[in-house]
Amino acid sequence: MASVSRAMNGGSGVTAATSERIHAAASRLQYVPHAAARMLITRRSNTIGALLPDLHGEFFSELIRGIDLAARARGFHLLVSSSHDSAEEAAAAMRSMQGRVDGLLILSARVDAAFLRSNLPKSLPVVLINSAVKSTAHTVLNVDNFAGASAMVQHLLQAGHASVAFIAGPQSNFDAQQRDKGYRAAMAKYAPNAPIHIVAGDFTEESGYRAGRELLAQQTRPRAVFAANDMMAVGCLTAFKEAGLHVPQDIALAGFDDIPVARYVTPPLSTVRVRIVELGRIALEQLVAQLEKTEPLPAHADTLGCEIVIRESCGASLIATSSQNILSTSHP
Amino acid sequence: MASVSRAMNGGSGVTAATSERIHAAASRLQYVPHAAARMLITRRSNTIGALLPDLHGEFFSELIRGIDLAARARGFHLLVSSSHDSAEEAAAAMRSMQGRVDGLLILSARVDAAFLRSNLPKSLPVVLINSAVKSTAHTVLNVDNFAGASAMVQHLLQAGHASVAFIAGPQSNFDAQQRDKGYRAAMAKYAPNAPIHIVAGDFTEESGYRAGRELLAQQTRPRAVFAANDMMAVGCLTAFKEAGLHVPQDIALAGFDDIPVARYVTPPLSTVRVRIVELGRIALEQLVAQLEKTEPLPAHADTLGCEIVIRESCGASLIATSSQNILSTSHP
DNA sequence: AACCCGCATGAAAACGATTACGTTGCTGCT
DNA sequence: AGCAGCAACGTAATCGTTTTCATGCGGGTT
Repeated sequence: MASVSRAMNGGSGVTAATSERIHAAASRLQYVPHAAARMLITRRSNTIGALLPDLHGEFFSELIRGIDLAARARGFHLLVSSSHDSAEEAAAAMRSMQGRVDGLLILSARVDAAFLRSNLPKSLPVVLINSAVKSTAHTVLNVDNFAGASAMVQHLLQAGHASVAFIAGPQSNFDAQQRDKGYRAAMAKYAPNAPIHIVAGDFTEESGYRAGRELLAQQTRPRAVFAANDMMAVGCLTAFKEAGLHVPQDIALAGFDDIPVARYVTPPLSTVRVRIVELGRIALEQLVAQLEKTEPLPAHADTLGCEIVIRESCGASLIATSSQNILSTSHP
Repeated sequence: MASVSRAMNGGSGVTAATSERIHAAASRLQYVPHAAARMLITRRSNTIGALLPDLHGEFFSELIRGIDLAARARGFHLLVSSSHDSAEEAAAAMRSMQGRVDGLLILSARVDAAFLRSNLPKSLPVVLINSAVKSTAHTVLNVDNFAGASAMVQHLLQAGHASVAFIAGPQSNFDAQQRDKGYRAAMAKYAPNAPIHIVAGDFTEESGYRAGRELLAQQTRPRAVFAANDMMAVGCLTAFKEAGLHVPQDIALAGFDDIPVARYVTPPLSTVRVRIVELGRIALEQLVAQLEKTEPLPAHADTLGCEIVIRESCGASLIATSSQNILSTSHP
């Protein structure tokens, strides 16, 4: 019956009395509208898809948490497909989500503009998270790795550490690249005479350990070390301890991410925190904003600020948290 | 056209030639079958729902990972709704998933048999994870908290620690109850003359810290402490360090869960590990098994074993891992 | 009193797939 | 040659909702 539909949804064009009768009957019969039939005719699923790589731990759970909370607040369901480690897997997942979702949230290092074009209908709204893609066709939401890294290096220098070395992440990783740039920029600005000192790493604890040993083996030991992520900082810390060095007295150390472990190592690790829940929330809200506009929204590129968290490992006891807020830039 | 459907799906009753033509045309036109239309007529969504409480960190991400991997392997999609902290929220989420999913995976302390009966059609297959529900109507999959806790206490006693105290979890929590029982059982069996010594906790780090102080304030200090989870063990460790005690020389310590932090505290924490990915995988597979049988499968109650992980905090350097496998019991 | 307008309501089409069923055409047997 | 049987394929019904459109009713205006 048509009035039933009207009563259950908008309610416009139905007497209060009939609406009342309908709702009573509906709850008496435990009537639940059939989602598929509704989807078929409305061409909306009220579902958004999240396509994620093979992530472990805190980052994954907090991101999903942010997305999920925001989605529920907006009345959307969340279809998750994670643990993709090849581009083909991700493509297959993308295609199989076709038609089940109204929009897609994608976090994947391997996804680029061409990939999206060939695997998705261009009508499907997409928000890219932490992606190097500079597309005018898709909205992109990044973490301000550059500002975070640069703020931490600035802090280390201003805390009196004359030389700061950097343990880099994987070269192909976008976040790692940005952090590298942040390190170089801060060095150039605040310690133009100090040498740029970079050793390789790949974001694993093991690689951080090797990098720590490599740093100690060189003839001039840096006064402070900034690792491109916390896991490497933890590995590096192990190397320093093995060598009998005291952190931060002999050498200062800082990481990036603020994973939970950072608080529990000895000494507690200074690091750069990303508000992951918020990252997820904002990504979802941008996507929903696109859905609700009929005309395609101009592509946006947003950046979520991060804050430095000073603990003991960097040798500055003051609790200084320089936090940036959301800086937003949009291009046509 | 009917042959299209036949060609795309089973393929029975279609010439190889026509099937070929159809597939060619389909890929040329980038044809993707409309999920909603298929759902409507088939009455299957190929989607399973996961209803989870407000979990943080590793446990959540690994569980989802296990579920997701298994779901993709079986061709199912995964609809997630997490971060529920009240029963009403969970109920609302359950109802809104109605008709979108073929089955439901539920992990929630607050869900009991009556709750399920009143919020879900009894035709919807459900697998309960870590639930106290003893229902003949639903399959339940639990972690063997009892055996894990009991094995750890046994280990502590046999390592020569004459007295073992226990920091309990929240009384309402099913896992906490089982771990408590495991402690008592092992004490009764392996140290019948030692006193049962329990202090309260609520699974938070803070409560572990308080429990640690409380233990030290009492006149007889236990030789070892077993905390019902790792976070409390970490808090307790802080209390011991503050009091100038050395772990494990002065007092031994063990936890439960094997969260990542356990490896990084000093000394590294002995604990009981749960294979969470596997928990998720098995839960999903049980659910799928129910879906694929036409007649309702008899309700199962399965238990996933866990293994004790010996590090330094318990004062036994031997690398003994006593692992139970899956013990399965089914009732009519 | 006649007419018109607005509003509540029901009838029917549409969405895009699956599937039961009917039709066609071919093969092979008598 | 005629007929039975079978395989391939198309027609049409179906799923449950939304939405458009027509209908009928009541009230207000002239």
